[in-house]
Amino acid sequence: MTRTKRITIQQVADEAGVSVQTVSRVLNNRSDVAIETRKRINEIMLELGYRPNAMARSLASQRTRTLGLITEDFTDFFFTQVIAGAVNEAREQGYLIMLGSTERNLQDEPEYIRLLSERHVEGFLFSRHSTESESMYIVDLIRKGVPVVTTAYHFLDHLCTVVDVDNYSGGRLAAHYLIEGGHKQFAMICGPSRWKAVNDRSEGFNQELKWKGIIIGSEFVREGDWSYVSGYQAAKQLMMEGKTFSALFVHNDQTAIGAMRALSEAGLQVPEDGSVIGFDDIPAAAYSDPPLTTIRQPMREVGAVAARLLIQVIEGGESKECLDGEVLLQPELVRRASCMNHDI
Amino acid sequence: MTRTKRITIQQVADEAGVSVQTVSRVLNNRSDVAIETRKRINEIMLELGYRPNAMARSLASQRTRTLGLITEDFTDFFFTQVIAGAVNEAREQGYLIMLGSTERNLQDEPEYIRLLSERHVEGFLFSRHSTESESMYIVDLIRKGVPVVTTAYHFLDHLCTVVDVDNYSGGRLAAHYLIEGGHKQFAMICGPSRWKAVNDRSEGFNQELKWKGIIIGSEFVREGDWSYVSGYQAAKQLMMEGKTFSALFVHNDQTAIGAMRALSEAGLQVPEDGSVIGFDDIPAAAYSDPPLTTIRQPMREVGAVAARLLIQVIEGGESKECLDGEVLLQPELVRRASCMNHDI
DNA sequence: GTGAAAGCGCTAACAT
DNA sequence: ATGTTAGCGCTTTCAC
Repeated sequence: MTRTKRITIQQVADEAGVSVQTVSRVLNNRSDVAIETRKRINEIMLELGYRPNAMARSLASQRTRTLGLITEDFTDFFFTQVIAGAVNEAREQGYLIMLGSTERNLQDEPEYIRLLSERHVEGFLFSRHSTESESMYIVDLIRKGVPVVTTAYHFLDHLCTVVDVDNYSGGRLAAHYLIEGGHKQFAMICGPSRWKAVNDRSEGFNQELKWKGIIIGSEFVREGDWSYVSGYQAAKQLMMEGKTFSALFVHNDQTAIGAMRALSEAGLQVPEDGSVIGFDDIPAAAYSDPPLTTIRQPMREVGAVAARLLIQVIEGGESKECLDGEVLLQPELVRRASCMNHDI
Repeated sequence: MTRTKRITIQQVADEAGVSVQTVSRVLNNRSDVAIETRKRINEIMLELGYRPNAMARSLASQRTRTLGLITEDFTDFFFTQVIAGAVNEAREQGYLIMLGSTERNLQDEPEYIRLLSERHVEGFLFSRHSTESESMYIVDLIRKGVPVVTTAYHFLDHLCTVVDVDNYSGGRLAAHYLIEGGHKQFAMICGPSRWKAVNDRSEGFNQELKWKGIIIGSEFVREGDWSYVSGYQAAKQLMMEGKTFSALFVHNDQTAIGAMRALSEAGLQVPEDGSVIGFDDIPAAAYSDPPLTTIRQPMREVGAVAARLLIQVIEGGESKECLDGEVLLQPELVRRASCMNHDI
């Protein structure tokens, strides 16, 4: 590799006939530099093509303007969008993101934390779901006073800021829309019950129905595993057992598409014979057959807000209301063809 | 933020009663340290919870073990998988990746290059498609001798290593499978013609047919824009114009699913009345109706190989055969239900 | 408004 | 096998 010698602050200083210090002041936009000196130095920097060395700056200033983001799964649309949102937001605030992933093995987590810590990232973003037990590595980090924000990963004792979608509200949204559509008989296929998101979605859905005096029996509720196949099977089973319903709420789109498939194979038309509403708004939801009505999760927004809060903590030193807070972003109903409105 | 004072190499040295240098040697796994001394130092490091400061090391050694990866679009499954592959591979080789994105605006490219350069990434990975004109910023980088590898982004004069899927071979694979299935009448919906990948896929497809004495007229070829809708429309048009075909090759899955929709709306059964084969193997391909037979692109592998080559260039200083090479990874046929084999 | 001195935590090059 | 001496390129602190 050609190791082209870069221009240093010293050379700029020499060229400008000032001290290194003055150049540094210009670099950091300090006010105490004569406007004329500043101008001259800026010109020389441009002329020489000077590029500050971030490592040297970091070493002296103890700031890296770099964030560590550790994600759980690149295959999941949710996570990739969170990353996208975080990268863009960080960039706008002058930060860069170093990426880690624990998708192969959760054991990679401490290793990535170590690697990123050594590189002195100023804070950590953990993008994962609330399912397995709490990571002691993350807890350690927080205890040490390292700024940490998670997305969708809740700690029991609100140890750190978490940004998430308001799943309860999403469940209510789904129920509300279906009730509005004139439906009376409901069924639900949820995700694995150990997920917090699943409980929240169910609770919201049930609560909204309850307010209308509707209670769905547990025989109308099935548990899937987020997969297409599990939706297909759950719907099939529901039909085999003769459970009739006019509206089906499914906890994610992939599963919902599987369920629609089962309905259509059974000779039922969606939405005429049964409305289906999903959750997520993955790309495929727009071109399933029929296109899926769903509760859209603002995933990029989640990533962006997480990055923003993290930076706030880093720079503010403390931001009371958000340090141990929970920020819930509102999901949104996306109307497509898979739901029938009986009142229209 | 609590700025906990970290243990430095000096403290370890003091504790061990040796010089800083010796500790540094242990840190860098140099051979010239007494096995006993090494052991003692390692113990003390552990005891003290010593973590080397990567910035200081970088400043002194001129090495950051960090790569810059600039991607074009986080919404595209292809790119996210490339990132996943690159991150994992880099990690295995002891490198970390800093992420940039030009998805909002291509003008962000020079800015990210600047930011990453300042942080002294040792090489750049550009993940994007070959469509718009060549980026002068990337060319500049290469000219300066900075290690650069791209995925799917080809320079006319082979300026740098590019890792891509063998699209020509993918086209042939599709044709071969359809011919094998006994098909005689073919149609194709391709992507935008300015894309290199599109030309390669078409060429491979046509060539394979030609070898069997088959030539498809241009009236059986439509151009889509990768979208679901464009596939739907193209297929619809094909049928309206009375073009009959028993096998349809579509340049990506999303478009293929749109085309299948059009066929089914026209009362045609896939695959009985017409086989459809896509390209990509996006998640939705597995649960389209019917599940889509497709040419799978090894996207993670592309990312991994790109990272590996980049690191090779960085560390080797030169690796003749790959410095300006083109590495083509073989796609793979994924058989699902959307294709009919007439010979069985 | 500007400069000099010191040092951030480490490695390189040379000594011993 | 280990220590000494110089930096890496910048910022900080304090002096003028």
